[in-house]
Amino acid sequence: MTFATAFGRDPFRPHDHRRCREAVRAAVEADCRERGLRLTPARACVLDALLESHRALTAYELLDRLRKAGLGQQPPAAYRALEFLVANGFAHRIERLGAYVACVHGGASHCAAFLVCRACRRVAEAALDEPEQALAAKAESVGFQVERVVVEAEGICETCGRAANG
Amino acid sequence: MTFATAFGRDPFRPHDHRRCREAVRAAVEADCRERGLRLTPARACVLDALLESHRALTAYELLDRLRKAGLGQQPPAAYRALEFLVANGFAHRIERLGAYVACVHGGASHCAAFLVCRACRRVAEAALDEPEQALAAKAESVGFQVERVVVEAEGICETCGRAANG
DNA sequence: TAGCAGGCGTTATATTGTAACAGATGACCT
DNA sequence: AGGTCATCTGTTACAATATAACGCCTGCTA
Ligand SMILES: [Zn+2]
Ligand SMILES: [Zn+2]
Ligand SMILES: [Zn+2]
Ligand SMILES: [Zn+2]
Repeated sequence: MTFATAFGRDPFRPHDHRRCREAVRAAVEADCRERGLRLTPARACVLDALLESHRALTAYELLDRLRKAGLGQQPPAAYRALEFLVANGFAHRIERLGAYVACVHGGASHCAAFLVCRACRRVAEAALDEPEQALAAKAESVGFQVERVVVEAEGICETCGRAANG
Repeated sequence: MTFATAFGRDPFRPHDHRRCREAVRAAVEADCRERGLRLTPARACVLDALLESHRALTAYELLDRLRKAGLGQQPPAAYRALEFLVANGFAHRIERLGAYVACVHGGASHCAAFLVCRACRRVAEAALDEPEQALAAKAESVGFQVERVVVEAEGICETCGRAANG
């Protein structure tokens, strides 16, 4: 398990984010073609907004983007695009923030752990294997059927820590 | 790690919940005396409401209790009581639900994992040790300072599963 | 051409949570 | 006793997040 972008960069440190953006965007387009999903203008606009940085954005921040692009005016426009992106594994909802990030792992839906900086709201994502399994095993031994696991570590990223401590 | 009440009962199955309630309530009272905390009528009312079952209750459901008890009329009354209970480790917020449960482990603040039934909203809590540590270790190797870890497994409890599947 | 499903526009409303200020209470000191 | 301070509470007003419901349009297909 590592907290990194699709290319092994630490999303909390400066990096060539254009590569993140373009790689994920291309992977999503390919996946949609393959699976017969429609990446409509509104959905693409929301995805692009999420891909501008590793910051989590709220539905209303995304709605602003839709408005500016002339692709939607009301909350349901944003929530519908998000529903599509989350359902298909292209974005994740950060429960702790009530906000959304693009998935850097592309493709099928999966279980992830997040580091969430409470100062800058940037998010790092790690694919999750064993924590989920240990939990699910314990749970199912009690008859509980696990459908989804949320793992979010809230704290302070290195950049914000430096800024605060001088 | 086990998902159980303070007495080893599975909170998703029928059990003598009066023992849960009374034991936790007594533990909280003792802890408040020890630490010089004030379990005021409004705070006790909210705690008692949470202790009526293992279901997560929203702030507004708790506000109803305060209203019926004549201990508060407006949202801040509920949120203030919850802030006290959560800050002192007597209750937990379930991020996935925007709702609150009483802590069955009593005492000092700690990190927990939850099983959350999306049908009945009952919640089981397990004290968390190694998952938190693996995550925190990885995170801190990247310079990320973890302050709090949220682990919530959403799914269907045995009782609700039986009800659905016949 | 008729029907159907998916996507979207729009209105209205529900749900969850806070900011800000003022009044009350009780502990503690002089 | 009177002053002072911190904490707790009451109240108004509002912010932020999310959904229900209805109807239109478009593209596909039977
Ligand atoms: Zn990047
Ligand atoms: Zn940061
Ligand atoms: Zn119980
Ligand atoms: Zn259940």
